Amino acid sequence: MPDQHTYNISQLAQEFDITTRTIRHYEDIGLLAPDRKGQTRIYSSGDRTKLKLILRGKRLGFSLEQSRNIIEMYDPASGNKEQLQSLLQGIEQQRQHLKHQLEEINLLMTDLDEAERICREQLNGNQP
Amino acid sequence: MPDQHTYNISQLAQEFDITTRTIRHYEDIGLLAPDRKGQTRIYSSGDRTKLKLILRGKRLGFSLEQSRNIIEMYDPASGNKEQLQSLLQGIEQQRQHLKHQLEEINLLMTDLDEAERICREQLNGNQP
DNA sequence: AGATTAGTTTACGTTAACGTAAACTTCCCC
DNA sequence: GGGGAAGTTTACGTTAACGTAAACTAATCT
Repeated sequence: MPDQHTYNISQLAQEFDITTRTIRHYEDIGLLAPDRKGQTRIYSSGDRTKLKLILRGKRLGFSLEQSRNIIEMYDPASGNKEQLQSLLQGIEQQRQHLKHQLEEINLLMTDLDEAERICREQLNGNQP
Repeated sequence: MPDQHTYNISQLAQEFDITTRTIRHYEDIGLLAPDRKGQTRIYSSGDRTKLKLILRGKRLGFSLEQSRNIIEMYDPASGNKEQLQSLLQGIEQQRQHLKHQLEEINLLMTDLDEAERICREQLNGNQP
């Protein structure tokens, strides 16, 4: 049972705190392809999910081209065996990338702990 | 006992797989300030650490301006009480940001699991 | 001495990801 | 039926983060 809910462009812009220009830009480069009623864009909940993935990617430092790959993974997608195999590869690559990011975050967290420790030492006038 | 080891620009470029132009750019905008011998740049291990932080930040999607903050935290830094307090605030903000990123990564991981499951289903012809 | 090689400065060029403005259509309200 | 409000297209502008090229210098090799 497909989700029938739809959105117009300003609703999505509000929800995700971006401009309509940004959403149209994602369409310009082929990341979104909403339906049209006349010339007005109608977004499905699938479009909304894609948009959410794009923005999630952005917050993790992904380019829009990288997000394109992520979206392709999300897509239920038709696929012959080879396409599906290469998709599995892509998924695994993404996973590795994310694992790497997890490590980097942990390293930065450690640095922050260090920084805070030193900072508090200075505030306390170097008491144990 | 300070680390006396030094580096020239191409050594750092090699180690981190970036161009010398990139390193000089970071100096242009005030993220690095290596010593000079004549007009040749000499990088300390502190400079190297800063560079590493910048690049780590980049891989996590931080702008160079955000990296500037991170570097300031790393700096042993002089500081009166107010500066130290605001530094502690900055550290806490960073921590929150990183925590948020951790959540996003976990969400994306889940999406990848989903994608892989669907993908394998298709490959197996929908067997349980 | 002449020629590489690695460093430098200066400055214009490029790409991604939108911002911004103009000129237009549709729909709705009073 | 005039005038917002929200949608649209088209197109030029902007910012961050470097790339690229030219023209120079200093040290090193042969």
